[in-house]
Amino acid sequence: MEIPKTYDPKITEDKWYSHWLKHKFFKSVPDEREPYTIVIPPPNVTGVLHMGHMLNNTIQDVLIRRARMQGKNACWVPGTDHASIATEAKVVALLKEQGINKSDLTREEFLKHAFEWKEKYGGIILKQLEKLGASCDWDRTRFTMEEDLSEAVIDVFIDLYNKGQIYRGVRMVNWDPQGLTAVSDEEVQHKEVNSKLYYVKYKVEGSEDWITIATTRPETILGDTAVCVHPDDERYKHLHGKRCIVPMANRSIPIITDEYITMEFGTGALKVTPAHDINDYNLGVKHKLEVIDTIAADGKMSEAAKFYVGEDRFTVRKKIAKDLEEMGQIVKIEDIKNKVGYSERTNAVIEPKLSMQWFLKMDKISKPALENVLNEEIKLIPEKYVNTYKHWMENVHDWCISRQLWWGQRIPAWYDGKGNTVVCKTKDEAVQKLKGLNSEVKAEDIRQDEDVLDTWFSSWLWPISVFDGFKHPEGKDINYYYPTNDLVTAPEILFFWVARMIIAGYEYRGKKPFTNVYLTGIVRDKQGRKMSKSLGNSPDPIDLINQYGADGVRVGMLLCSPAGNDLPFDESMCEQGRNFSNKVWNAFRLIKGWETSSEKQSEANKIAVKWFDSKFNEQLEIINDLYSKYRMSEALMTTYKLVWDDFCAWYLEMIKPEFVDGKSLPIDKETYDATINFFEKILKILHPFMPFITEEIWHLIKERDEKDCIIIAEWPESGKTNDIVKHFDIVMEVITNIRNIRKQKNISPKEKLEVFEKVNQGEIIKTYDDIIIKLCNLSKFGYVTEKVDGAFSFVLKHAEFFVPLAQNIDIEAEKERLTKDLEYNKGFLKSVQVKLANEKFVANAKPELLENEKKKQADALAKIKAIEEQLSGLN
RNA sequence: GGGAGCUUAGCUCAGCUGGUUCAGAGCAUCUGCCUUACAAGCAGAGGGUCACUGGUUCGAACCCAGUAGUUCCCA
Repeated sequence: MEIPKTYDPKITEDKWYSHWLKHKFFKSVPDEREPYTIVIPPPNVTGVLHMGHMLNNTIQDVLIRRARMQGKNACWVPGTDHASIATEAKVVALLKEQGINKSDLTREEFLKHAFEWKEKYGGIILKQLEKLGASCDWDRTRFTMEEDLSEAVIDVFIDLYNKGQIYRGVRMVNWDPQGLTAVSDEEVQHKEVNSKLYYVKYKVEGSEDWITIATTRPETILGDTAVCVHPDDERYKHLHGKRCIVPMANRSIPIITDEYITMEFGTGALKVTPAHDINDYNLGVKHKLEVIDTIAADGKMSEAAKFYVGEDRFTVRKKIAKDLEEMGQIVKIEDIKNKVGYSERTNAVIEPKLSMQWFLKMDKISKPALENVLNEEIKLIPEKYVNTYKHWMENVHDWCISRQLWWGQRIPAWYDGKGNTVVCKTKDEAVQKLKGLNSEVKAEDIRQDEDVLDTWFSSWLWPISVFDGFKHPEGKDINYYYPTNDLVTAPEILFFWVARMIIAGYEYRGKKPFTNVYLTGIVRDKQGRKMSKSLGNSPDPIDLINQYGADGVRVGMLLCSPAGNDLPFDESMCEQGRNFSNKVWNAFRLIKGWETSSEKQSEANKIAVKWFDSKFNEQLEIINDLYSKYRMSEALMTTYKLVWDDFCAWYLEMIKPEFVDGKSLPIDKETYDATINFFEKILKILHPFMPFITEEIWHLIKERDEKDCIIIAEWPESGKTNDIVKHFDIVMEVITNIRNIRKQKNISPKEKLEVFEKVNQGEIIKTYDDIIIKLCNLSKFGYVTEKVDGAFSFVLKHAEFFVPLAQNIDIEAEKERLTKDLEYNKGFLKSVQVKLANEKFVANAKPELLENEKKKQADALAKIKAIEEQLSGLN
């Protein structure tokens, strides 16, 4: 059989993915085993896979696959989110392309289009997840707007309303004038921009005096209902209690005082526009100011503005500045930087706006969510996010849950047009209830609230609703899988989503929704910019998979992304991953090519097997520990080194049969079997990271039943380690030293060398000689009692090694090298002796430490003696 | 403006409760090798005043204070 020199992912990935599906290895149903559950952070139904998903889902898959191998009932629930504002925006844009305006459609017509669109493009992202190997239980795929989940959302709304946790009121909200909807605080991104600060003077009523205010938003002047100064501000004390005139609008407004004012900013006088700024709004409430709403929902000036009606607020900003200037009321204009809020979804500048919205009270309901993170009932990984979380939860505001959209769960509130409101599931119910309040009401006059609920108001129920925990609170699934184990998500949505799931978990199950929250970093480009569609700096993960293989990309991403750290993405990482796949592939090729003989196992092979067995156990323990701490990239790196360095570079080189007459000699059966066993173990620990290549080799290395797959193989047990690992560290050092001499003296690796060892202390251990001979290509490894003249040498521990060479030794160079070594060791000795001479050290240090220092002293003395001897031999 | 975090090799990061001459890993770099598993490889090597300043200590990358730079969160 001819095995290709390089691993080709293309011919294995689809094959094994469908094989796994065919045998339902991803499927999970409740049984006797311990469950291990992850619910996917549902991506937007219309989204496409980006690098963030790639990282996120790779981590989830690694966790799930390992748990599955550990014999747990692993269940990874996939699904998508209806993402109301993002999806609706996309559908609106698409319809526009087809010449259809949303405003010309009825709600039903629009939703029909939206569902068609969702059917057509929705779920592409789930197909893409298959490419990277995600082992989700696809039979459990859920969608936040499917019937059952929507029903849960509505029920929760009604329940919270009945509990008095939900209210409707006029509040200042973040208004997206493009999406024509309110958005939550978390959906507003603040960016620093260059703006202008306009100094405008207002005439003080009944005097020739002026008061100058500073504002970045002169277009809101038309809505001013006060000017505010700090009560202690000496500059304005004479104006307390007076009134002034709003320029252009010619309205008289009071000059009020409040300690909220920053005297240092601008002129220390603030124009107050309660309708268009949250702080002004609060001032307005406090001082009972009039509210004049001059900007309409679409961001254009309203009738109430009286001037510039129907023109966009940004156009008006320029116009009014010019007009005020002409009126002589602009004192000056400065350039400043300030922060402006943008809508995360549409990127429009957010307009603070007063409107009627639904809110969820957060103060009480969020308490358990804070407590249980602080007491580590729920762990955030890395821990540093606990601070941020705490800060947010302690200052949480009521959650504006209504959105002026159609795509989403419609708010189950009904109005009779006479000021009566009821909240219930169906219109029939509403009619009944409203009749009780108003016997005159006719069914046709009753209308349902036009708004839908915030998307997060459905996704906060996700860990419960995917297991039908609302429909069947005592169902088998919910009781078995909930609480889930790990949640893997981006820190950006810690508050949007994670915190709210925790809130809902305690409110509706009385239990946490998950135990560990693994927060991944943000994938950035080389320049450190966030990957985004608009910048076009994000590679298509599917392209990467085609180029490097899914395993390669998985390894590449995980190698350098510790939890919570941003990941500056570089394709070369995937290259490293691909190279690693190839390394594993070639180890397989080597082993697969061997023929076995009935010959007895050599001592050298016996040692090699014993060593690797021990080494594997030692490293596996470390790997398991790293997993338990969610240090995924370190677990991978440790695995990587175990495979590449210990297994390939050392172990295989030790046992590799010689090549004679163009043919490899056979290997003894015992060593061969041990090697296959090692290789299988290695494939197992690689499997969570590299599912495809390991499955492929698993089936090639041995005849197996098609159901005997590595995906369900048992995670290896870490057995005992023995002393051989420690001895071997020295053997390796000897080998490296000999290779180094060879390299420095420019001797071809093919030329055989002789090496002699002079043991100065302790017994002579010849066990490893054959291995040294093999790995250094020696003709002889001998022992001497006297030093060998005219040879290159080095000192390790209590032994000296000599490499006699035909070529002349550069005595001066050798002297220099040895002298350097001597100096180093003398320095070392001195540092140890200083420590030991320090009474306070001897008094305070732990006994083990002291012992160790004494041992170091003895070792250093021995080594110095040996080097000095060698040096004297050179003269 | 308020809060949190970060700063260790060219890059990405380890470095647990201060104690091996503690300064480490991978990648990248350099040198020599196409040695029949792998050049996507092998064998070697060189890289760092642990941001800066001061303090605590017998001893500091690690603890404390301040400074600078940087990131994030909140307003």
